[in-house]
Amino acid sequence: MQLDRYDRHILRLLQDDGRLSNQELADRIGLSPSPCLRRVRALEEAGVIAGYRAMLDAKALGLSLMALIHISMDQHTPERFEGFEAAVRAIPEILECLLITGQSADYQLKAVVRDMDAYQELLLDRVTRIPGVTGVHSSFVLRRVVDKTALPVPGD
Amino acid sequence: MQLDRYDRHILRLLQDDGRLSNQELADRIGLSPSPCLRRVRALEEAGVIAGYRAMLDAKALGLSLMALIHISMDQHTPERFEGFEAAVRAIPEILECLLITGQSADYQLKAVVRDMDAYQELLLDRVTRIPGVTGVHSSFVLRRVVDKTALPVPGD
DNA sequence: CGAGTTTTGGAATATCCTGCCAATATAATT
DNA sequence: AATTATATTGGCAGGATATTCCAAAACTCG
Repeated sequence: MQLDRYDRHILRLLQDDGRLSNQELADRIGLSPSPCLRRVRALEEAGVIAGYRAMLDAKALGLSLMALIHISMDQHTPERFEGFEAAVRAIPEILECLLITGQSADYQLKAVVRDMDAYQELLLDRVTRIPGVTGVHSSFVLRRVVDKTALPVPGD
Repeated sequence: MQLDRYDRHILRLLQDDGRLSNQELADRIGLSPSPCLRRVRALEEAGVIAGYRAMLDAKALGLSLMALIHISMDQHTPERFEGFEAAVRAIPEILECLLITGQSADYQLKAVVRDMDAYQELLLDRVTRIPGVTGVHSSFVLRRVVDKTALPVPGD
């Protein structure tokens, strides 16, 4: 899908405020509401806009501990990976699971929990018990310097 | 701030769809529109809801390469850290910057770029040139198994 | 049990969404 | 350069939605 200047402007604004009204959006990009709405719908249809989310504050919810968990697997077979991934998807505290290269680990998980007790429970009772997990290394997040969801929109 | 069952239900639904209309939201949680809207506003005021974002698809934007960059600093002084953090904030390709413990690195960055050429340019021309950066280690993301923004809402 | 506080539901007004159509702009062709 | 074809826009109208206000209901605490 080819994006023109209007589309890119829409994407930038909606990445910043996903609840902008169509009128406000139309004003800011310099179009009238109807073509503006049509473009937004087209971007949604094309899958460029994948969805809209409310972003919550972890601290306000009492989730003050964020950790990165590096996981090593015993064997690199599809069955092992599928089992691990299914197990990880079922854990709500795990926000991210990346299959990575360039480290000794196979996966990096990002987890958010209340405190160290909860972290210990997560790690020992749930993560390390997933079949195939041999190595685990934890990194704790001291501070979130940058935490954006906004992708750089090409062509500016 | 104390959250009751209605609040938690609101948070769960809005984390999933940030553009739910207030009417629809009210229906689903079993309240009429006015108290529902008042609760949403209160959650926004209290900072529990930090904002609303449109989530874009990186591939659809031609951003097919995601990498994790581990950074080591020469000295752990506040000035060094502040300088680094300001520089990192100014790079739109960097979506996340975490100050971490438990690794040899000090920071972990998450970057999204078009391809390897763009990654090389980012790393060599911009990241490694930030004063104080001594060590850099790249991990490439082969697959994003889980990629949620929804925090687990306590008390279910 | 009763006074005070909080929260809810419904009505009224203002705002916004959204599909339709004519008008305009853009692109292609000869 | 003129003309046709195509795509895109702007405005309007009907319907849906947001938002405020107030009375009624629910809840709390002495």
